Amino acid sequence: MSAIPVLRPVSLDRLRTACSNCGLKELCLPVGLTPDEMARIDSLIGTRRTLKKGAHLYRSGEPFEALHAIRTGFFKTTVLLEDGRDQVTGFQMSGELLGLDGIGSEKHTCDAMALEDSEVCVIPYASLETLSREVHTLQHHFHKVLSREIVRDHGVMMLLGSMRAEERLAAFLVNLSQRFTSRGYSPSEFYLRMTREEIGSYLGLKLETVSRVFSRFQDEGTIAVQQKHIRIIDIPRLKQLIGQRPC
Amino acid sequence: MSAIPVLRPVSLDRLRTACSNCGLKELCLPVGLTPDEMARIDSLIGTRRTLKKGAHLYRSGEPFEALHAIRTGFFKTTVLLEDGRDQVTGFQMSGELLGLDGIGSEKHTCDAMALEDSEVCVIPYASLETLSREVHTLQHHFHKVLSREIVRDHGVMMLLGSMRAEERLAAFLVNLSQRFTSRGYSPSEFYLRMTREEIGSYLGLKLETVSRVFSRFQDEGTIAVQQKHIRIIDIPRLKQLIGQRPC
DNA sequence: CGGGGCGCTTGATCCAGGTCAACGGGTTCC
DNA sequence: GGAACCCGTTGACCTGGATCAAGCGCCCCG
Repeated sequence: MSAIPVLRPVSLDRLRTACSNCGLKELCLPVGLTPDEMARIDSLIGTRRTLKKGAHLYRSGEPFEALHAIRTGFFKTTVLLEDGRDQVTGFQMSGELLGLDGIGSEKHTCDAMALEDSEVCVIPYASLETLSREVHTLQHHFHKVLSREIVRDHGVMMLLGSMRAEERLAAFLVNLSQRFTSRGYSPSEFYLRMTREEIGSYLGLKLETVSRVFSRFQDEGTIAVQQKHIRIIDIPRLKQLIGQRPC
Repeated sequence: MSAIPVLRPVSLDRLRTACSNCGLKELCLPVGLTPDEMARIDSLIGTRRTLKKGAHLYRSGEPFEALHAIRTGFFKTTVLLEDGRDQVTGFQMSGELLGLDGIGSEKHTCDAMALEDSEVCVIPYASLETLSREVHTLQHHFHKVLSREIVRDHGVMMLLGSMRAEERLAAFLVNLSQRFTSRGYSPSEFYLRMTREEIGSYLGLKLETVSRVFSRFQDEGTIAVQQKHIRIIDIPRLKQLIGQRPC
């Protein structure tokens, strides 16, 4: 890396929003970039946006212009049918990208709502395409992010199409646990940011069923639930439930 | 477009596999390219591959090296759980791309099987990344293809998570009808390439339920079924069924 | 600090779709 | 061309999760 650094005036705001200073860079879009490449992608982030709990980041039908990387907070995305029925398609946490669904039609195709006070980085999509033509690593990683979203969706399809209620909830908890772990939080103890109804919508179950299965898990000593506070006591048991050998 | 054409020796085989000669170019990856750009992407297609009905194009776990564009034929993709349960994640027809799920992990994450004798174009993935850095239109379109796959998956999640059996089958038939139409076939009359069991797996239903709902549709005069031959009599009725709650 | 409402739990009952079983027609492969 | 098998249909019955209903507790807001 023998590039000669070019000194340019840098605003404080630019520094504040820079990917190179971000604690999530190993989780987010800049994964695997050299310091040199990192400097170039710093220019990607236009602005930051903060959202109060319950606020929409975007809604279905709005023009798509930018992706959003979650810096802090927690989101849900939902699609809806004309008759009012809706379905949660995912829960997103820090370091994850929102808005990939909008690229295809240049319009958002789902709603994204903050489930707690949150902050996101705005990544203008046109800039991302331009920069990813120049920085191969970025291009490659962006494709991977898109592809992994497809694989994740296949997992949800599997879950919705061929698992029973207990298995779905077990898979859901194990998934949350793993994602919290990779963010440095406890694998076994966390607060759910979403309601039973939202969990049910995501898993194709009614809220009563979610509640009942949680209670059953608790009776069996697999987890301890108190409202939104979850403590997983027996992770291997949960993994075993979803047909995975407990590692 | 004032590029000076460069004459190069072109093998017959190259000509045969060229995108620019392909009847599907308006449906497949080269959508919207100028003749100039089209000439460049002709080099993308490495080879063609033919598959007998029942043959696997790839299997889960195999290293991912190339995408596959379907030239003729019909495929299904399935994911499977350790315990043997599997789930059909999609049915693909001519002009559609197979293998997008493999980019993220550099391994295939599902099985792709030909449901009739088929032919695919092999698109080495490394070449596609390289070329899409040079041809913006290709890059942009490829991103759209990835994004649309995500949106399609959201649709399936909606279907699996909040629709009843009749609605799922109606949505399935309408979707097939539209895709056949855009390929120049009849919107109302076609052969199903998949079994009742495969349809059921895709829709999260058992094969008996699929059969029963088809029979019910037939009794109501909405469709005419005879084994794999389907004739849709009342498309508006099917569309009306989608997104309507009985109560 | 007290009231109201939302979110959660739990019980009773119902029903869509699953399961089991029998059969018949079509396709495929010797 | 015939046998075996897969595939599809249909009936009878069962059940997991939905629906309906009631009550409770936590949290927010005034």
